Amino acid sequence: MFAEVIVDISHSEADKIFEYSFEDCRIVAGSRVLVPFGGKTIEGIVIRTKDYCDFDEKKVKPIISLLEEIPALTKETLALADFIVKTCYVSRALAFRQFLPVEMRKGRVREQFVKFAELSEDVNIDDVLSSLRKSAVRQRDLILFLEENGKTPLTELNDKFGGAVKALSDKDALKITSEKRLRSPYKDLGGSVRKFALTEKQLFAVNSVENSDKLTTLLFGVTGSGKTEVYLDLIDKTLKKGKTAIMLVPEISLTPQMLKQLRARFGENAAILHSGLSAGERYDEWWRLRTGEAHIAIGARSAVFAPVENVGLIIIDEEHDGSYVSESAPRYNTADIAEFRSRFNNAKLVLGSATPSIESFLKAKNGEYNFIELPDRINQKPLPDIEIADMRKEVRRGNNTPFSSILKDELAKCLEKGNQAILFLNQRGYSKTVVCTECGHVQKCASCDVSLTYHKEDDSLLCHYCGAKYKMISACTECGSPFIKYGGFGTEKIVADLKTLFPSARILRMDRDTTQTKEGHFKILSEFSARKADILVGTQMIAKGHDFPFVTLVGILDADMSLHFSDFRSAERTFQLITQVAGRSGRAGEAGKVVLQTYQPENHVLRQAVNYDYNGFFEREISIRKATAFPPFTKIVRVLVQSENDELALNAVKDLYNELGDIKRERETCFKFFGCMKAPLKKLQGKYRYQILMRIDNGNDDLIDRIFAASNAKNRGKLNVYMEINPNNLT
DNA sequence: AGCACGCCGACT
DNA sequence: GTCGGCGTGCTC
Repeated sequence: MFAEVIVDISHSEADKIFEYSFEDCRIVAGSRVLVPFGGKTIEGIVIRTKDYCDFDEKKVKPIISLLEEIPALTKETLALADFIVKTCYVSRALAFRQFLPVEMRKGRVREQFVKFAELSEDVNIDDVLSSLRKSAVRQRDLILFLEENGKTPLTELNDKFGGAVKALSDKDALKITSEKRLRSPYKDLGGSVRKFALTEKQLFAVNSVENSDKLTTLLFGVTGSGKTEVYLDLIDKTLKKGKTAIMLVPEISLTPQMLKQLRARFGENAAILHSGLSAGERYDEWWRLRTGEAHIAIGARSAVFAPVENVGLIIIDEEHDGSYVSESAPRYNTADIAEFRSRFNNAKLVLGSATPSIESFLKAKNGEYNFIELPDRINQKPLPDIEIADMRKEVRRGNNTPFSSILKDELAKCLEKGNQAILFLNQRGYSKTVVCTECGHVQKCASCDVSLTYHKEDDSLLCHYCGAKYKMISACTECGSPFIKYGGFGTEKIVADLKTLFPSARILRMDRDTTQTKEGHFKILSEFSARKADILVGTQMIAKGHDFPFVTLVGILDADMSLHFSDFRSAERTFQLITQVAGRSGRAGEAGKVVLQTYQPENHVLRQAVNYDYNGFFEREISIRKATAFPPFTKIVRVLVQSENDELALNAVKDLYNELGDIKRERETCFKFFGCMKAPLKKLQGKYRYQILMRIDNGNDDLIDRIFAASNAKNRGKLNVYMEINPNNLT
């Protein structure tokens, strides 16, 4: 027999089918195998078996071995890999890697076994007992212990009875067995079953998803409208049909609380998959899903590839969230993968959000998606009142602190009542820039065209783009002046200022710097939940889904910042972020309050966010997108050319621009924009960067295929060329 | 991705 | 004369 194998080498040169021969009948499509390849042994995936050979049979080598008896990949994932290759423009090897836990490759993790001992049935225990010397007290105790307790882990026995275990074992009185031990994450989550009866609206939502003739449903529900209960009920119904479910949340830090609810209701049937687990945990959870021992997969983005068969339901919670788009190759969109799996399995796909993405809402409006609205909060509490603080007025009044007077007053009131507050600022570190007051020189990263951020905690200057760390300067590196000024503020400075403003307040900070350790998020969040702090200061990561019943005040310190990004999604992001952060206020007890600080209080996006006017926002935004020919009406294609050699990159991008120009001239009218320029970040990690930007009407994927081919052909040696579609940020 | 093969500059 | 630089090409 012969096998078509994709070797685990992600390089366009090796991105083709290689053929091997084999005898082992356990090898089937989807099996992982070890094969000889160019003098080395590497891993590969069998995508097809056949009884003939398309290659020169004399040159075909045999498969060395089968890695797992159960094929790691299913028919579905084999098809999905093709889909990823086509839509994400990556090698097959890279597509396949998405389906496997990283540590399964090159065999870094295996199953873990634990040894147990019990009394052997082959020997008469009484004989053994009587043959023992009087002094052998511990052996006697051990026998009595095993008679009473039965099978016990060997390690436990060794601790209790020491050498007696070996002594008895030598007499063949013990039966030692080895059992697979599952490393299960979040063992101590606790949680109890609290199953509420669904409200009429929730029940309607569940039925609508189930009975709709459309596979995809957009569930549009404000924060606190009880979407989770709808999800749980849908999962329940899916399991009862004997099918599996995938539940996706936007961030790793949100998985424990969702897992807690799933475990409470479905027990060990839920398995969790995300990069924060230990290698062993992830491996075991993956296999529990693969073998069908667990039927619910929960996790962040990558869990959309969960190895479950017979999928009946996929849920993407907070579907608008940016984390659902992969930032490294393959740059897949989770919803696209989910849609593929939904179509493949005829499974329901539910997209839930309080602020749906423009794309999804448009599809719902056009009737492509089933649409359900949950407009009311479950506890009937009104959404928190959002007050705008005009920071221009504050500056005119001479207030140069990061806090408006309204926010200061509200903070004081909040603390006095013993409530909790959250302050949001999307900038970590102490100050965004370090500037010389004499010559105006800004400290920059040596390998990126970016200003450095001062981190007071370790007195260093950090590049937030490449991670480089420099010692803090005592004098300007340009003119030697010792007068250095900090520009802009980050979370570290907010905490410092709060400490002087409210000396007795207990403050927690949550950003990438304070959540480095394993389960770092979890620790800070549970501390804050347990009211061990009064104020939580943090970046993006505190905005998402966390439920803090005692928070009555939320401060958004720089509401405009995200508006200034040169990105077609910046308005959308700002609206989503404000709504999201505001939702953290007033979840249970008294009504919440939100203070939104801005330098442009008249901005329409902010005004619509303040009024929770999603529909108004959508109508305005979609008409802008249409008028300016931006997605979802076009596709943005960006080709990035990078090299450590500036001239090489520049010449390459010019050549490519000319080549692509020929393609463009063939179908001139499809191109709404076509330009070549320096990338906004013209140097990053030591590489000079240029880009070609295009906006192309929908339905011209053949053009995009050709643009990719032309770009990819230049991608070799010291040149790095890659194409992105609708990039998340234009750095 | 690796590793071999192959053609031009500074060394014992 | 050679050692070794990394450009190009192949791996079933």
